[in-house]
Amino acid sequence: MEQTARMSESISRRPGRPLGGQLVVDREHVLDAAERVIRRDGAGSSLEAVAVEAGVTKPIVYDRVGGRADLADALAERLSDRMVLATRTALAGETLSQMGLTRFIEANLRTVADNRELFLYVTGGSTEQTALGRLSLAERSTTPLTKTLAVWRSSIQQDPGVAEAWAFGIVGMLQMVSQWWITQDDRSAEEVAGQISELLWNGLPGRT
Amino acid sequence: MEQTARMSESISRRPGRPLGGQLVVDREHVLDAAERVIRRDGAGSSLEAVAVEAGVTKPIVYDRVGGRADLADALAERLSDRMVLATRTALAGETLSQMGLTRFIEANLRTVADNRELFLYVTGGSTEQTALGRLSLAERSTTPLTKTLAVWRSSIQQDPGVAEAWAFGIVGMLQMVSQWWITQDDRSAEEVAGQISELLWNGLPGRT
DNA sequence: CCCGTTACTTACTGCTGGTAACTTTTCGCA
DNA sequence: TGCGAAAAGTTACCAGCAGTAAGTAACGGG
Repeated sequence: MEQTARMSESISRRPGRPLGGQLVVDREHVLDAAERVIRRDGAGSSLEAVAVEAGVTKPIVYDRVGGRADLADALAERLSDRMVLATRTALAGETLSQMGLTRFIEANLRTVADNRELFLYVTGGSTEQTALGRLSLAERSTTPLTKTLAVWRSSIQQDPGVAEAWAFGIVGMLQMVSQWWITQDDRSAEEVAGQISELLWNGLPGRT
Repeated sequence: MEQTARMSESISRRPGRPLGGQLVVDREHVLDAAERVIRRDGAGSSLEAVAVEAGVTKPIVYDRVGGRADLADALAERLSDRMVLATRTALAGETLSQMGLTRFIEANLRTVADNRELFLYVTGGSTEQTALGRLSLAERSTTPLTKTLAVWRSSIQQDPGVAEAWAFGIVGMLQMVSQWWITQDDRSAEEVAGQISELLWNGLPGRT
C-alpha cells in the first residue's frame, strides 16, 4: 500500500533488468539529485540522502558516481563548468582590460553566490584525500585561465610554468574571497570585485 | 599486568582526584598529542587516536579542547602563529620591497611544507560548519597582514575595507599555491615564491 | 570519620561511508 | 518454448567516528 514507489512513478525501484536493457537512473540523474539535496540540506548532506532523493538505494549511487570523493569531484566539474560559462564573456576580448578583469571576478562571485551550498560542499573536502581534491576544482578552473594568461602577457610564453602558478594563485584568491564574501552581506559583489581587480591589475604598490 | 598505563608513567590514567587538585593533562598537552598524531597518521586522524596519544580518553579531549571543529580551530591558531613568526622578518621593514614580498611568500611556503599534514588537517574542513572554519586560519593570518598593508599603501587608509578584502585574497592565494606546491616536487620554493611575488607586486599586465 | 566535589573511565548512541550477498527481471539460445 | 546466464537493484550488514550519559575512584573540608 504505502510501500509503493513514492518519489517518481516513471523510474523502476524494484530489482530486475528493465525493458530494453537501458539504465533507468543514470549518472546525470544522480548528480542532479545530489545537487538538489545539497541545495536543500546544506554541505553536510550524506550519500544516503542523495540516494533517497534520486529514488534509488545507496549502492546505485556508488555504481553511478563512485564514493564521496568522486561525487565531490563530479560536482566540482559541474560548478567549474558554470564558472567558465559565466566568466567567458568577460574574458572574451583579445586584449585584457581592468574592466574585463573586474567583470570576470564579479561573475565569479555571483556564480558562487548562486551555488552557495554546492560551493561549500565542493571546497570543503572531508578527508585527507579530498583535501587535495579541492585542487580538482582549482585545476578545472585553472586550465582556461592559463590559456588566457598566456595570451595576455608575453613573458609567460617564455616561462610556461609561471602561468600555472599564477592560475592556481588567482583561483585560490577568488575561492577565499568568495568564501569570505558569502558569509557577510554588507558588501556588494561589484565593490569586492573592483577591489580585488585593482590588486590583481595594478599590484600591491599600485600604479605610480 | 599488561593493563597498566603504557604510555607515560607520570600521568595518572585512573579516575579520582589527583594530588594537589591540579589537572595532570592540560589543554596544551592534548594539542601537542593531536599534532603528533596528525603528523604521523595524516590529516584523517580521529579524536580517538588523539586521546590515545595523549594518554587519556575521549571525554577528556572534549573537556579540554572541545569537539573536532574546536580542535581544528586551536590547531589553526598554532599554525598561523608559526606562519606569522616565520614571516615576521620579511615584513619587518618600514617600506616594502618586492624582495621582501618574495621572502614573505617563501617563508609561508616553507612553513606549510614543515607542517604539511597539519596544514591539510586545518584547511580540510569536514562538515559544513568547519568549511567556514577555514576562514579561521585565514582571519588569523589576515590580521597582521592587514596592518602591514595599511602601512604600505596610502590608498588603503582612505578605504579601510580594501585592506580586508586584499588580505583575504592574498591568504587564499597563498593557501592554494601552497596546496598545489606541496603535491609536486619539481619546483623549488624560491621559484614559486618569485613567480607569485611578481604577480602580486607588478600585477597581471606587469610593469611597462 | 564521612560526604561532596573533582577527575576520569567505561559504555553507549546515532550516523555515515562503504560493501557483501541475495533477489528479481529480462534476454539469448538451444 | 523453456532454461540458464547476465543485468539491475535491494536488503542487510560492517567498521569507524563524533559526541555523550552514567558510573567510579580519589582527595579534601567539615
